[in-house]
Amino acid sequence: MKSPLEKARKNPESMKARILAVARRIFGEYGFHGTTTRMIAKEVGIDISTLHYHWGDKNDLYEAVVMDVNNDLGRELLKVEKIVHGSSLEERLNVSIDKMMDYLFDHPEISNLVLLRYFSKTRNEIDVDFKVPEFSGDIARAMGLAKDAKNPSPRSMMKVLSIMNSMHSFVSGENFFRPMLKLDRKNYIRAVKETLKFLLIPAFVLQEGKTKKGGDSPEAPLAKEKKKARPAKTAE
Amino acid sequence: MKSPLEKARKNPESMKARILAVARRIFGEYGFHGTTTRMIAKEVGIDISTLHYHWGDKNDLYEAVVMDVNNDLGRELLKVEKIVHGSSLEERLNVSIDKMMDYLFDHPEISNLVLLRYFSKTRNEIDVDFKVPEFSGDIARAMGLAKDAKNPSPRSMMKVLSIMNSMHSFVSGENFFRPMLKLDRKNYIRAVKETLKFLLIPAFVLQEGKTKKGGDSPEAPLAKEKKKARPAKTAE
DNA sequence: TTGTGACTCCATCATTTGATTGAATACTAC
DNA sequence: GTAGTATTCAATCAAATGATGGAGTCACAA
Repeated sequence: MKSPLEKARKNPESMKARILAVARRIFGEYGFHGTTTRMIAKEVGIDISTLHYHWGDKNDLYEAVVMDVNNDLGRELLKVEKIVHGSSLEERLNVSIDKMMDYLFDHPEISNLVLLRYFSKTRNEIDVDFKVPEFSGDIARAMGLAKDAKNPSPRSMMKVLSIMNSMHSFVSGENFFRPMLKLDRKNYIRAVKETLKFLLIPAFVLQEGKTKKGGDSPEAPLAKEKKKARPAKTAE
Repeated sequence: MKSPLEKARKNPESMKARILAVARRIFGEYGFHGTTTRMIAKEVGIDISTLHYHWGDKNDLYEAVVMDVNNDLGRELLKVEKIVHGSSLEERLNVSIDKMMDYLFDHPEISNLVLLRYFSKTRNEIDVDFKVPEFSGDIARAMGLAKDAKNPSPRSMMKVLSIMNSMHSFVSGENFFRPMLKLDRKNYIRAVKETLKFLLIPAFVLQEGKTKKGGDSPEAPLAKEKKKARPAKTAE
């Protein structure tokens, strides 16, 4: 049986999918409390009751958005890992940064939603599994930081978190940072990639030289795409 | 003539100061739209009308909070810069990371508010100057990345931004990351410092060796503590 | 054609939330 | 003490917001 999310993804023209897409963007921009169902409905061009008809209440919609974003991010990580599989550590970092930044800059609401989830509370406790632990473990292993993705050391996790945080920060902060730097979008993206490489590559490459013989083992896919997203409440 | 903010700071026992302190924390946790004036008033133990009496409307209070945080952050940056003044680049980074992280972990609402401001919009356009450009320029110069704090290159700014973002991310994300890493607070803080040093020091030290003779010139104070915070509306 | 189900919107509600008023109380200067 | 100011709160308002009921519309199968 299909979850509502899958159905919505299947047909991007469906009302349900259109609502989800707009909700992603607006929740990402304004956060949960900063977003009203009326804002979303108006943007889609429908009445709020139509929105509720398709997605239930505001919480349900938000959860669907979060899970949708999770799925996309997981898929992309998997894709990137396949591309860099087998390369040297430096090359893996180089290519991963390029690919991930291109992807995130194309879908900035992903970074927005991830960071808002990290940093901000909601009054009514919404509990959506953001899959950070899984992702982090997989990335850590793919980077050669941990042998076992299921049991990464806190140290490896921290490194992965700082990589992901740095990436998301520059994407989400574009509206704030770019005017300040007086760069156009293209040059901003270039500068971000350059800065991330400047920061990350020396640290990881140096460490590899210091502590290792040849043990960065980049095997196995990055994200396992386990357990499907919990279906959002189906309207009936 | 004193601004309300200064008055509030002067006497931390005053109602005005107590409200401001609570507002800082709650706005930091829940963001602007996630915070209600009633939440703040309740936490202080007063009626909302008392809150409005002292600080005007919600926007005014939020602006006061933002400026208060700015002042504190500027003061601390200045302090840290004085401490590390004259040391080697590696030592400057080491000590700065230690000091700044201790400070931010003691005042996590600062990181929360800074990041929320970067990443999230508010429905009604609140425009508070967050002084990021100034700070960044001063930090860049203090780090030896730019000769002139008033005209840092975009490249230097980007580096400073990534440093600040990484710091703030780990502070604001504590509630999310720490349970995931299964670390107690003390060890989390230690791990954050270690990770930041792992990432930042190789990059900057390597670069210095590569491009420079001896030109990291750490002179002049870090933050200039210019123009006072614009006074929040005085209730009368 | 009629019936059914999916979909959409209009009208409307209840609650939350920002904000104000005016009466009480505390404090200060004289 | 008293006048006058500063502070506080209970009561209340208006707008925003989440949510629902029910009527109307449409496509399509029987």
